[in-house]
Amino acid sequence: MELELSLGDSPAPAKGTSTPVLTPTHAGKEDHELVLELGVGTAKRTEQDNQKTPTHPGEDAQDQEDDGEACFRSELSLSCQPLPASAETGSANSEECRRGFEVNTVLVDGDTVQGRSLSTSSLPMEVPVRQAADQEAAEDEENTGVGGGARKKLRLSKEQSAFLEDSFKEHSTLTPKQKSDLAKKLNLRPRQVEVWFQNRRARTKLKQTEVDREYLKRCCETLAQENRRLHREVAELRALRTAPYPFYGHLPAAGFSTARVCPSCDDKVTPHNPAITASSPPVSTLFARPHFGAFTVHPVLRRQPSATS
DNA sequence: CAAATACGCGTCATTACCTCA
DNA sequence: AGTGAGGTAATGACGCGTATT
Repeated sequence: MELELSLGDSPAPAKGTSTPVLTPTHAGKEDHELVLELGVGTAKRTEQDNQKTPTHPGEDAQDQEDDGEACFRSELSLSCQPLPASAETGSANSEECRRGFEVNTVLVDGDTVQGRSLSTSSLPMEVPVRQAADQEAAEDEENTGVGGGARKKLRLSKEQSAFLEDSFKEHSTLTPKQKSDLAKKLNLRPRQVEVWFQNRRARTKLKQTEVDREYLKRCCETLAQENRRLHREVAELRALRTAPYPFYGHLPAAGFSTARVCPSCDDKVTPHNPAITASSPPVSTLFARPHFGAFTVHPVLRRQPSATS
């Protein structure tokens, strides 16, 4: 009868990552029935990540980190709270929607050009793109590293962001080919695509951190509550044990002697303890621990002879 | 085979710009 | 019109894995 919170390494060896992975390994029927394993490591690969082809060095390590997040996300959505399907995308998208089509407002040589949208027929989709002047200016800026002293803030169009978003859903990291393809489609520089994915991953991680924090907070509260309940139960059982022997004679016949059920697992043996039976689930359902058929004196109740005498 | 080096790519922290209330 | 907050593109530093010498 103890609260089990194991802090240890997960089975899958993590390579160069210390991302804490919280894995609810047992989801019970009620909210407070859970076992937490706080481990360091990563879980199995997701289907999505399996599609990735590590074509360049350093991708494997990144894959593992992403895998851990992806796995954790799915666990969270099942056991904790329904993650908004586009939690991390919602803000960006909604903001883009609010802005409408004026997101391409850019400054060219000090002049403001409103909502400049140029459709390129060669693109697979109608993606408003920047004019070549903007690109050239940006490239000049990049090449020279000067750009008139201050770097310009280039706002991606709604369509460009949406396309990048879709691509991010397919793969959160880019191969060089994917990067160049995306850059061509969106008429952006590969560096811009790369930066967008970097920032996108950072935003995802930030959101995930917030979700994790909330989840852990709720878990902590639940465990604290359960811990208090278990302490009360221990006290009740200790009181039972110290009661005079004839007390057991009042127990139902099917309670101790015949059915040989652990008092912790059967409400019938604790009729005098409404605090235990009223709102508490059977202890056996709290944790997925081995349960022996034959009733034995619970370790908690077994008083150590040397300790008392 | 081991060490040194270069390169590419990732994360992370931060800056700078833009938009909006 | 001015301003502060929030979002986000962009930058630089640094670490890690791999290939090459």
